[in-house]
Amino acid sequence: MKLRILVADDEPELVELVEFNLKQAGYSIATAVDGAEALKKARSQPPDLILLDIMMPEMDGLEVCKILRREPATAKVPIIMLTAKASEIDRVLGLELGADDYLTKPFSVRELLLRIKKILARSQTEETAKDQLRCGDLLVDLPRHLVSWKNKPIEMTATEFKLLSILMERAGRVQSRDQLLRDVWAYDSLIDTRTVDTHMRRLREKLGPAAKHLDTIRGTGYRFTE
Amino acid sequence: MKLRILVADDEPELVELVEFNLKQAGYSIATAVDGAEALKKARSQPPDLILLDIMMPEMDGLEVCKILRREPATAKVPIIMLTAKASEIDRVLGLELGADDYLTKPFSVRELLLRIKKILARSQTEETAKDQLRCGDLLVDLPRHLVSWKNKPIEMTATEFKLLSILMERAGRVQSRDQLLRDVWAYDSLIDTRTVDTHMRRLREKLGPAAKHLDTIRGTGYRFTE
DNA sequence: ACGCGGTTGTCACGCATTTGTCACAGTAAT
DNA sequence: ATTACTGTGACAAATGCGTGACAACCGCGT
Repeated sequence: MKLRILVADDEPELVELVEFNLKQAGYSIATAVDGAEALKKARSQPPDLILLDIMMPEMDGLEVCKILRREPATAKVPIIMLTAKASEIDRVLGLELGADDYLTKPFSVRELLLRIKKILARSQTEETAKDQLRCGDLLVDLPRHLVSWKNKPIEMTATEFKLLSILMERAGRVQSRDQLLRDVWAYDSLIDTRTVDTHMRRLREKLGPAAKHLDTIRGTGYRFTE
Repeated sequence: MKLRILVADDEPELVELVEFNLKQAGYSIATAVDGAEALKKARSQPPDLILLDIMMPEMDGLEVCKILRREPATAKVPIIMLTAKASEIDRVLGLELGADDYLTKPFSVRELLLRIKKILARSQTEETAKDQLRCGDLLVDLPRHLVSWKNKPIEMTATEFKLLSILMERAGRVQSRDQLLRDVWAYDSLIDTRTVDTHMRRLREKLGPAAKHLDTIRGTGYRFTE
């Protein structure tokens, strides 16, 4: 299966050049001409890698990068930043943004391909770790939407699945009911916080013995522990 | 049909030896005495595999390799590099060149044949596996636009065929309705997401017993499972 | 151009499951 | 013991999906 790359830059000539060469190299390409579009496309169908120009209309690359990193669906997609000014590099690679690599314009196509290959090779090997959450005998496969305990599958509803995923992703850290409502129910604060309790109960019932990982932190929230 | 191999080396004795043995082994052989000739012959009629000496007059093997990789017609032809110096191996196998294998001179004919066989076998199976999707008794032939179950053909409309192909390509992973709309209907977001349901139904009707592979993941999407 | 058969998108209905809420029981902390 | 918080059972509302019917659409041969 082809690896998908999103190219976001406001210079059509550069996009076209890059697109042509990457397609040549066997990748599947999507493009965006500004930050907003890049964000939208990355969200709707997270690619395997993103080439992100810093200077763009609507929303600049730094902002897009930050947002993508913040959202679980795109948090782990590698990002290569493109910049004209060498002075911006520090900020790009800083922890606050978490871009994986950078290229200063103008860059050679050959170099671009090398970097892409390197980064994709890395994330490919990490792939299994990327979309599978494991803890002892408990396994959550996100793309397959499967939960299993000692290799025996456990049926889950959509919300239960999401709830468990979020808790496991943030394993060890306590999640308040409000936080869970925001992350699992997506911005619908109009729901009673006690509803979380009910779903935790159902989750515990279904998990059976594996429910031992679900801790209640009285007065604070819930936590997944190893 | 015989598989064609291009042998490029500037040592006539070695070329003759290799040519003799490969013909013996049932391959069809073309030869070149320098890089320029190798490039020309590879371009005019891409062989199934190329043996490429690194040290050659006119143009060295590394350069030829790079150029061949860059051009779509020859980008996927496997290349085995021949080198006298072990120190050159790193560069050869590095990502920048993308050679498939290498041999250090002097090499035994037996070893050469083994490597050729291995690489050709790999590219052969990749080829056939590429345009056919199989799962148990269910077979989808992409270029022939044919679906069959236990060797009995099943009639499919264009959209049904695409839908099934996409699902099988991403077998195991859940596809949301939005995702399917994008991939099957090619970016027509103006279509109702529930339309996917109808097509899944029609697909299931036509597949009959084979429809057991099509899972509905409530609140998430659909999935093809083995 | 025309009409035809098959294909495709939409809608409304009904069912089963999921989901949110509430009251009450249970439990830990002060 | 009291208080504050969480677990539990039951229930009604909401949601999501399969289904059948239908109209718009398209390709295609005449």
